[in-house]
Amino acid sequence: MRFGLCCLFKNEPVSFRTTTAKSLLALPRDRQLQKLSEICLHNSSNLYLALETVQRLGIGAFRIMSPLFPRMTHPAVGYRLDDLPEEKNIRQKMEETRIFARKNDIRLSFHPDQFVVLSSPHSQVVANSIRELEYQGMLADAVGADVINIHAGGVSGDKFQTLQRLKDVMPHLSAAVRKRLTIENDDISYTPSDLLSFCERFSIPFIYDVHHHRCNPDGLSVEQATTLAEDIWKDVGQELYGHISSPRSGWQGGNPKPHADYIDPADFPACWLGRKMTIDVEAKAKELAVIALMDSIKGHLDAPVP
DNA sequence: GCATGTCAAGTTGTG
DNA sequence: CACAACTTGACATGC
Repeated sequence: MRFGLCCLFKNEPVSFRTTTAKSLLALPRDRQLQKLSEICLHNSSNLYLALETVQRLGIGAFRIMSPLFPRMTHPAVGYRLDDLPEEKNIRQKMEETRIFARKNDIRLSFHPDQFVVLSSPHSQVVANSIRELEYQGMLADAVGADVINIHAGGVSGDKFQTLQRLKDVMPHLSAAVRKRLTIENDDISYTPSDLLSFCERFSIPFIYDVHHHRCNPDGLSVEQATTLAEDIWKDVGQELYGHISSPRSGWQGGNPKPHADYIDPADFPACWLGRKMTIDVEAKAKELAVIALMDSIKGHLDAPVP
């Protein structure tokens, strides 16, 4: 079992900076690029630091935040790495990150935000989504990430037709994106059973979010969904990937969708124990939650199997 | 200095 | 038709 941290740290001194299009637009182009250059160098240095830190903590995977290079694909202030004064140092940091991750077997992933909707019926939304994915594909190539994980999108009237549109867009993606693209079940629309046969048919690895499955169930058990997902990952020769979180205000009563600070060990699927897989921990206490979960699992594994 | 409002992007559901 | 929710913390601005 390999546990993953998502994007940020709670206590460790690793930080990422960002900026807004609005504040950039108040500057002349050269000062925009100067500012972006500083932020990108800061972020690529801190990405390397993030990997050193997860390695020290015994965490085996890291999700890289989408705005590592902020506003790179923005229509008004977008830029290329070659435009930045610190381009060489930035590229160097990315390369050091790639080498460190490979040497220490740290699995890296990306998870574009909700506005990346490849299946949208609106061509402009699809075009923007492709642009954002190509940006993340470039980053993934540079640092050696093997997963770019998206959701199937909205229903837009008909799930089958929407998935059909998603499939039809795939040939328009570069190989860098296509070979890393995965699809995850969500907590509103697409359940594992909506996606598993689609993913299997087109050899798209399926990321199984057990919390979303519990919020948006489909009749499959956690064990069934895990096994079906694992089959697809085996077909493509990669390690099964899952997500876990716990509801902030419990399963009774309120909305279970918001994430809690920590993972309740009772929410950890028994059928995941000891399985060869990557598990991203989506919890607000960040690395503290990953460490706490790993500790509680260790206790389970040391205990005799019932 | 500290508090508060703002931030590119989509989709769905509610009022 | 308009707007909040999803989710989210760092930045920018204003006091």
